[in-house]
Amino acid sequence: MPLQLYNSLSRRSEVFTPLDPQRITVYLCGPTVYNYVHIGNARPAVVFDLLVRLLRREYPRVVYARNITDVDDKINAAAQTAGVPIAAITQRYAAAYREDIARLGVAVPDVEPCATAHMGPIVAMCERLIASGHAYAAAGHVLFDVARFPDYGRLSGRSVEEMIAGARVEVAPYKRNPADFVLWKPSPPDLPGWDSPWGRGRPGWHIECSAMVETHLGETIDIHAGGIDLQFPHHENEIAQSTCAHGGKVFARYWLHNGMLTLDGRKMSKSLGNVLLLHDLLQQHPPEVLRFVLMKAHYRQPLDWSDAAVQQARATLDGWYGVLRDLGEVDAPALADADPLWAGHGGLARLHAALSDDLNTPEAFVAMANLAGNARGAVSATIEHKRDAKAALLAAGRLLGFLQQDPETWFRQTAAGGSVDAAHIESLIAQRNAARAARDFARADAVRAELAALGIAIEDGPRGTRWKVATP
RNA sequence: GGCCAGGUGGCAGAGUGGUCAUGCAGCGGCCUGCAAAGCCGCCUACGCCGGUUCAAUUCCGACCCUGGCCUCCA
Repeated sequence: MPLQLYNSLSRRSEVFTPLDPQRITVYLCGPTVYNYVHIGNARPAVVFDLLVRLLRREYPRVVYARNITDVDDKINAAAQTAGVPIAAITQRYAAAYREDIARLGVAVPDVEPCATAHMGPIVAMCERLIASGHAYAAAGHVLFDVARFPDYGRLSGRSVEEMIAGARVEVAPYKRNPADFVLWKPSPPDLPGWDSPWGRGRPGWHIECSAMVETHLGETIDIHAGGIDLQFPHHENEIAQSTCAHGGKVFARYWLHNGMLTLDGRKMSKSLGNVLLLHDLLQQHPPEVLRFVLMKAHYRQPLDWSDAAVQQARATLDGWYGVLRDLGEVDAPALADADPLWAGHGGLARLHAALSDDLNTPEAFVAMANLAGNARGAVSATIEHKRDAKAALLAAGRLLGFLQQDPETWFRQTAAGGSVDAAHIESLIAQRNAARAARDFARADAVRAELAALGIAIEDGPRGTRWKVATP
C-alpha cells in the first residue's frame, strides 16, 4: 500500500515518491512563541508527527524540521509589556511548547530551528534575491517583487490581480506593487534588530522559513506542511522566495495543510480570543485523550473541540484499555516495524492501509475498533490467541501513539494526573468484601458509597474486586 | 465582493453508483446480592430541487446554509 498524500499544490491525491529515498525531508511551520499555544496549534504537530512515523517505517532516513518563530511583532509587544528582553519570552514559551507537545506523544523533531539563529542565511537570501532582480531595497526595507515570479498565487489559487483587488490593507508607498511583501524591515532602537546591508532591522515573517529550510533540508524538499490558514500568504511567499533564490528549482514537492480547529464552529485563534490552551487542557485530561480528539477527524477537515468530544475520546480509550487490563497477565511481544504480521494480520494491514491513504485516521480508528474487538474476544480464548491479539492491538496503538501505558495506571489516574491513596481504597474494599461474605449488603453498599464519595468506582469480577478512578 | 472547502443517523465521523462504516450515547435482554465491566440484540443518515442512469447519499447543474482565506494566525 503506497503512501498517498493530498497535495495542496495539485489539489489532488498523489502517490508519495521521494526525491531521494535515502533522505526524506519534511518541514512543518511551528508556533510563534509569545504565549502558551492553544489546542489548535497542537493539531499540525500531532498529525504531521504521525506522517513522520509512517515515513520512518518506510525509509531509512527522514529529516524532519519543525521551526519555532522567535522574532515577531507580537513577541516584541509581549516583551515590552513585561519589560523583559524578547528572549525571556521566547525561551519560556518555547520550552513550554516542547514540554506540552511531548506529553501528547509527539516525538522531538530532528531539527527545531529558530529564526534568531539564522540571521546570516536570512540576510544572505535577501541579498541573493536582490542580486537576481526578484527583490528590491526601499526605505530601509527589502521587498519581494511579485511581478518577477509568474507562479505567484498558484498554491492558494489566486491571481495577483485578485489579491490587489481584495486588499484590505493600506499599501505602503515604497512598494512597486501592492502585493509585494516584506523580506526585511527596519527596527527602531527600542526593538530587536540585526545589522544588515540595509541598516539595523529584522526579518519579515516568511523569509525565516525559506532560510531555515535551505539551511537544514536543502533547496528542494519533499514535504512542507502547516495549517491551511498559512497557505496564503505565508506559504505562497515561501515558494516565491525560495524558488527565486534557487534559480527556479522546485521548493517543496508536496504541500500538506491541516484544517482548522474550531470552538463552537468558529476558528480557534489567538486574535479571536476563543482559545483553549494546551497547557491548561493537560491539567484537566489525560494527554492521550487530547491526542485522540485531535486525530478523530481527518486532518484536512475542520475539527470542532467540545467537552462531548473529549468525553467520547475518554470513553473509547477506556474501552481499549479495558481490553488490555483483561489481558494484563498475557505477555505479548512487541512487534517490530518490519514484522510480517503488519501485512499478514487483517487488522494491522487495515490500519496501515488507512494511514497510507492520506492519513485517514477515522478509518484507522475503525481498524483499532476491530483489533480491540478481536482482543476482547481473545480474553476467553487460548493463550496463543491472547498473545497474538494483544500484540496486534499494542502494535497498532504504538503506531497511532496510544495504549503504551499500564492499564491499571490508566484507570487509576486522576484528572490532574495526581495519585490516589491506594492503600486506603484497598482497605475499604476489604471491609466491603468482608461484609459481602457475611451477606451484610447494607454494609457493603455503604462502603461502596464511601468509595464513590472518594471518586472511586469498583467492579466485582471473578477474580475479585477491582477499582478505578470514576470518570464523571 | 473574490477564491476555496464542507453540509451524513441523538452526538462525533469515514466512505461508496446497487449487501455492513465505525465509535460514543440510548433502548431491550443475559450476567450480577446490587452495581460496573462484558456479552447478545435493536434504533435513527446521507441539506434542497432538478438532471444523467436499470439504479445516486455517491456523478452533473442550480439553489440554500456553514466554515476558512483574502490582515497576524496551526
